[in-house]
Amino acid sequence: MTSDSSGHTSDDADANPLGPTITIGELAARSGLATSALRFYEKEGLLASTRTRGGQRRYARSSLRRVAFVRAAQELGLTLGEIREALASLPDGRTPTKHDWQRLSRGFRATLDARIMGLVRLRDRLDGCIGCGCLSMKSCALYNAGDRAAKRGAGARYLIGDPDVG
Amino acid sequence: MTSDSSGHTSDDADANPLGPTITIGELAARSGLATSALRFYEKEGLLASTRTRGGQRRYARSSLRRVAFVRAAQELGLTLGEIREALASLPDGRTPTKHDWQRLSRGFRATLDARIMGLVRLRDRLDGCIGCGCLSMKSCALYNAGDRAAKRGAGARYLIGDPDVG
DNA sequence: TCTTGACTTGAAGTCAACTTCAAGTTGCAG
DNA sequence: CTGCAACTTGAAGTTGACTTCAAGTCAAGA
Repeated sequence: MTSDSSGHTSDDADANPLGPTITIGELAARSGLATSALRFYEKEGLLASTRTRGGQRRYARSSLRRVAFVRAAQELGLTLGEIREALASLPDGRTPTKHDWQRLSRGFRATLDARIMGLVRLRDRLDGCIGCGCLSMKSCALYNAGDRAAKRGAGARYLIGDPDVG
Repeated sequence: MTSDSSGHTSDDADANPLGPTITIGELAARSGLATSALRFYEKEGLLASTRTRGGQRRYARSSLRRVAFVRAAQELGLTLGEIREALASLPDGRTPTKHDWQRLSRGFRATLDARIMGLVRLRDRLDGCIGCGCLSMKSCALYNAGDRAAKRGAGARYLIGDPDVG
């Protein structure tokens, strides 16, 4: 995300083609993350910065949005690797536009929907569970926790296979 | 990942006041967890077992439910420490009853509800975001990601503070 | 009894996502 | 120009949740 075509001038202080920039400390304060986390994200390829002549990082203001996306996606349970992949759909050489973010948001929303639906299903099953005392129901909330077992191994593993178990 | 096939339910070695028991291998197969994970849970106080004369673990069938609860709670984002605390409300000396599990389920459901509501709120904000292009909205989905920032530090941190940022 | 797969232990290793540290440099206010 | 907070780096440490390993023991079918 470097180099904008429009040569924004600048006096010495902000001699940056991206326009006004912020320091890592300010980005940290505004995003609620530690500076160490931001440096870590940079090392991991989630975030980019330009440097001053002295070597200090300077971030475009759009980095705030980027960081915000990372945090929101993490809340959803995505790993940094997955988030990096998602962010890869943003343009590399220019500041992301409205449409770039819209595209990303839509994909994000799909993941969100899936996550919500999973939890709602779990809740529904738990409801049945409470109703029946959870001890003899074939469709107990805990009967088949699905997702993780599925990810981990073979087909449907049953977490609780025996009715009237105690 | 999971060690191989059927551990046997022990038949005869069941001079056990808790009734029929299963081996760690069987518990693993049925729960979708590795035996190492089950041993780890035991070390962490989340799970208990009796032992055969030879020192092998034997689990009551109710352990299946317990393990299932652990997994479901983890899905929700609880740490093992928090889960251990929740499980502490189950009786120590006897097999949990229907009512024991009902009580636990209700608390669990509250957490589930909270989590779902949080995600739904995030989704709503994201909707607004997509509608407006996410570039000048004060109530952008990413504008204030709330939870984590709140946990981490002072009051409301704004993740994206500047409209028309890019 | 023999065999073989399942089991035992404690210690060490792994992975993600950071944080902490040490020692030195930069940049801005005064 | 000085002072000092904020910045730089790479390496090592931390936490949570396990997994892997080595070296041996147990249990159940033939």
